[in-house]
Formats: sequence, structure tokens, C-alpha cells
Amino acid sequence: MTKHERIYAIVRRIPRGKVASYGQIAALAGLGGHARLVGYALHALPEGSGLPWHRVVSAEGRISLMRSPSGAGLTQRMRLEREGVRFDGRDRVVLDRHQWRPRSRPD
DNA sequence: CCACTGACGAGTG
DNA sequence: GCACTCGCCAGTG
Repeated sequence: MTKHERIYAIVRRIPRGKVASYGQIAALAGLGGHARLVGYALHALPEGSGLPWHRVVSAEGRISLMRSPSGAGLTQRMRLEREGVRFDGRDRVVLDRHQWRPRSRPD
């Protein structure tokens, strides 16, 4: 299993209305400290993957794509709000309310 | 091989 | 909050 596949496997488990941080995904995938690799893997994600990539935000609840000119950040925010995810006045997800806290971790 | 970059994060001042 | 720094790794030139 490649590192990308491990990462995708975790992202796939994030339930609707919940979000996880890059570092959290890395830790759950057994790649602790490699948050950057998660961002890289998602960047390389094909379009019709069906993966809920929009549920991955920074450790502070920010959407990393917002400062990109592509407009993908707005798409991500729209998809999250559509699932009921709330944002505060500073464009951050209310993590206390929406951060995913899985009960079981992989080996 | 080296330098730089990027959907990151923790730490320091 | 802002500005740095460092650690991390894959891709690019």
C-alpha cells in the first residue's frame, strides 16, 4: 500500500458534517508528522475520485485553498456548509463542533 | 546533486 | 496577531 493510498483510506472515513486536519490524517495513516504529505496527496487527487477531500482543513480550521486563485477554496467551503459545517467570523471551521474524533485507530 | 516549492504544523519572540 | 525558523517529503528544473 502506497502512502497516498493510506492517506486516501483515512479521508474516505471522514463522516458528513465533520472535518479532519492534515496532521490528523497523517497521524491516523501512520505517517505522524507528515502533514505536508497529506496536502501533496490530495493535490494529486484525480477529479472523479469520490473522495471527500473537502473535509480536510488546516489544524486551525482554515481552508488552505482559499488564497489560491483557482476558486477551489470557495467550492470547498460551499460543500462543507452544505453539510452543516459552521464557520466563525474569521473563515475558520468551528472545530469544537465539527472536528472528527474517530474511536478506533488503524494499527 | 542542489535549490526551490507546496492543499502543513509546531515552536519562538 | 505577525514574522520567522525548522522539520517533513515528493515533484520539478
